[in-house]
Amino acid sequence: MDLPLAFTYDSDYFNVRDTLECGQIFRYKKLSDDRYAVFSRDKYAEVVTKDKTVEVYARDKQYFWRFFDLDCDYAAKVRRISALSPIMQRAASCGKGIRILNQDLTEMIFSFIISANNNIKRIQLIIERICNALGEPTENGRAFPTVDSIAASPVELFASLGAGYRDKYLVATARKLQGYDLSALSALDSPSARKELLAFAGVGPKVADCILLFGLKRGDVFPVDTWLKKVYHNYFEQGHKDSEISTFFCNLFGEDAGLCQQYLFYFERIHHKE
DNA sequence: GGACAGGTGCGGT
DNA sequence: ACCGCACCTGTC
Repeated sequence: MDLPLAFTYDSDYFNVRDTLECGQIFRYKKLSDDRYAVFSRDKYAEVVTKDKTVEVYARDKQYFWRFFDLDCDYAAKVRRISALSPIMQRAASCGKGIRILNQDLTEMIFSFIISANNNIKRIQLIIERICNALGEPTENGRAFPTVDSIAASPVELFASLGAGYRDKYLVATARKLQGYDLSALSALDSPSARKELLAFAGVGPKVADCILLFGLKRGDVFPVDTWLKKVYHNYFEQGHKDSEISTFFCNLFGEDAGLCQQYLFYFERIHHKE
């Protein structure tokens, strides 16, 4: 590896494995027990954990510093969330190393369209194949494809890459994004941006919330998937319909909703594995 | 073999 | 507005 060491960071509130494996990113690879490769846009980094220090190797230091959200004080967030309730104390303690990544908005839109009714392993495979088929070559693998290249591709290409019935959603959304002003979307408040996103093909409530949280850094949304439904029914009051669970958690957690969702998601999944 | 996997679109009420 | 159902594909 001839990548330069970009920076190091204390591992107390930066657990690389938990951050990458909590469902917010699909373009990463575990290289060994303590080493991960991460792809974003046309950029690449390798991240190594050595005891109390995380080492990030990359050409673009500034990009990955922001990518891993390293200016944010997660210790303060963990303290605040832990004080909410016993279950949140446990969940935050379990997921305190998770950081919400600053990812590319376009990449999040296509990635989470693919994620619908799908599992992580297959999502990763499909995205990797799409990058290899349409992405520009870089020093380390291929970049995420442009909107134009996806829009210009036949639907059958995405079917052949394993996208299944989501194939047409990818092309339809790419065509909609051509001539669409995503910076105007970024300027909207979360409820308005959510409404816009729901008009995209293949984007429903859950995918829209993931795009808001991971692509637009909106902390005030709460994506609800099957795991969070389990969390709701296991640990929180009942009596809400499934379609009301997101609103329930948003009202409960406010600006911290997104991070609470990550903690609870990770908590429930770890619980499930044991 | 059937259910499930980090849901959505559709048609019918 | 609110259900109920079909749906690509891989895996258990």
